[in-house]
Amino acid sequence: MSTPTDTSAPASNFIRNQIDADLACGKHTRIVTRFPPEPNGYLHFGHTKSICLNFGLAESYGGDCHLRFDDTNPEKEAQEYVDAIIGAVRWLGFQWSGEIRYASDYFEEMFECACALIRAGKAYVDSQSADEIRARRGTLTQPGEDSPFRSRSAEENMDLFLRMKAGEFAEGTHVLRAKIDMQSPNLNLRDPVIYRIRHVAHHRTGDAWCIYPLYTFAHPIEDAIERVTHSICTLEFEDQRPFYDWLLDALAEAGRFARPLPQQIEFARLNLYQTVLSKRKLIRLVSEGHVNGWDDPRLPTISGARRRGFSAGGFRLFAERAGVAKADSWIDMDVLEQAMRDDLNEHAPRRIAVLDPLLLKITNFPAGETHTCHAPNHPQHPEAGTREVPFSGELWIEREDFMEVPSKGFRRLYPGNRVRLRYGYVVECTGCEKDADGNVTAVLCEYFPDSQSGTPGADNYKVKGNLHWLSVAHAREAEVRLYGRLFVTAQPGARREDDPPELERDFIDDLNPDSLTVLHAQVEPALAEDAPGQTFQFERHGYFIADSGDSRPDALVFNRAVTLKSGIR
RNA sequence: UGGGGAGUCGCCAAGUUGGUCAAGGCACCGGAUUUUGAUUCCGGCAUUCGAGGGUUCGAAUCCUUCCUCCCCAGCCA
Repeated sequence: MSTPTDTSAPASNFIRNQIDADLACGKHTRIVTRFPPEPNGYLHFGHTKSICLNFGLAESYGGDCHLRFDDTNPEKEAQEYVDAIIGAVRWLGFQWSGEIRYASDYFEEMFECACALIRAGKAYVDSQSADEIRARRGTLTQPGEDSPFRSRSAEENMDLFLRMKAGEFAEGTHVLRAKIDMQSPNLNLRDPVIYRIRHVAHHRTGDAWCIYPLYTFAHPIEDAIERVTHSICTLEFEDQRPFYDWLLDALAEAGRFARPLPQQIEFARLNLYQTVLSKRKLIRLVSEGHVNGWDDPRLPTISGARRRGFSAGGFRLFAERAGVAKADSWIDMDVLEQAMRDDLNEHAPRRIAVLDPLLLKITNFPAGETHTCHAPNHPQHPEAGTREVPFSGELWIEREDFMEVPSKGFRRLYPGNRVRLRYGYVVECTGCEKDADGNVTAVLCEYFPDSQSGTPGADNYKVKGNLHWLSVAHAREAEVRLYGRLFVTAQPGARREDDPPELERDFIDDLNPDSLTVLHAQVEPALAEDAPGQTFQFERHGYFIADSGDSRPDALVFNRAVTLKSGIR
């Protein structure tokens, strides 16, 4: 069994074209990419695109992909997040090259780079307040003006920077800035701040530092240290690229890094309808208690997806289908779910579960007898084997599979009609029993002893309907959680014709209160022995994962992954 | 408004040295198989590339004007 793929060769995209060119002209002989999350939250569906891209590129080009934590802002980061991120990347099935890297391991080297910049007259200590710096930065249309501290000598700058590092100054009193051009039309080149004072402990370096580099400055250096060849990031960093190149070039000139230098390439981030992929919003959903933690299956987090039954292969397939480009795009959640269906269809063993049981009595079945039926674990893969399913005179069938008065096109059970009880016998409906209120309490039918599946007689019966069923005496009750989508509409801000007008509405207003349904269903006895965490296809219902989380030891809990394509019409 | 990006089928997305190049996937619509109304399997699905001009024997690919959308004024990443 293999994961379905759309093409045998990876789809061409502008990043691959760039890599091909770099390889062809001899700039590089082996590529190095990296996935550099900041450990300030859990990974979500959006990150899977970047992960599949970076690790996927390294895989297909026979290069390396590093896992690096961009932990330069101690105020927001925590070990809990690095652990969760490592788990998510592993779960997606990727292996990073070498050890896990941390930006914080490079603090000393970054500090030296800053000193080199100061010596070269390309950085200075600014003693303005944050407000003053902002005021002099100018606007989109007006150029900025130089800081009064811009012309300090290299000696003075070095002295001040060393004292910043030594902890002599309070937060906010001084910063180190790159000296570029306050008139630049690109705001990022108007002397960007590259070091700030923060008297807070870092989750890894503790109190060793009280000055921390900013992303702008740190990231290019991290890439250069690791000899990354292609530094792939999202579109919003496009304006940052001139600084990325300016910095590395300056450092290369100072003899700190050898060429060829890493190259930043930007791509459009993933946008999904009907969910929210904003770390800020996800934090609210968790902290305000709208969901049960970061791994709530309704959340678009990787840990949530895992509990919901989504598969790593499904994510990879989705990433392949979604493609990579620079155009902003919005993809419907259906596309992700279809990818999950396609992957799960290939791998998930089939099982029977009756979600809404209705009693079926076979009036001519020998009382007390049990027959054994054999059901394949996967119709397309006989090598997956079969399992035994006990058959008796009292069965559970799906309530929706019986209609006293059939609607047009209904091909299941109704008085006078014959259907096959899948893997078992053909039965003909003879009537039903009702309670005082007229509700159907049982369906009556007769079976044909020579119609058992797998026997020669089976071929004599042609029926249109095929029902799944469970023997009442053998079935096991299980709790089943049906997870719907957390959001009923597309996320606010998404542009699509049928979206409601963008109002001053909180995205929380879009929460779907019916996104979780818990019901008690009947499942195959064999399921009890199956391992938690395994995803099954409940025939005609969709894909479910046996919950490994908070289920009580005496109960089986299944979470819904995705539904099958369509049900009864 | 300054700068940086992007606009190819309902949704993604190839194509960017101009010439049977308008790939492919998803969705959708037919039809065939089918002991899951699932799967699988065949077949269909842009005279057109944001709009208008222009260059050319010939343009999605070159020039030009215009329109729309996204990003940037954190001592966040």
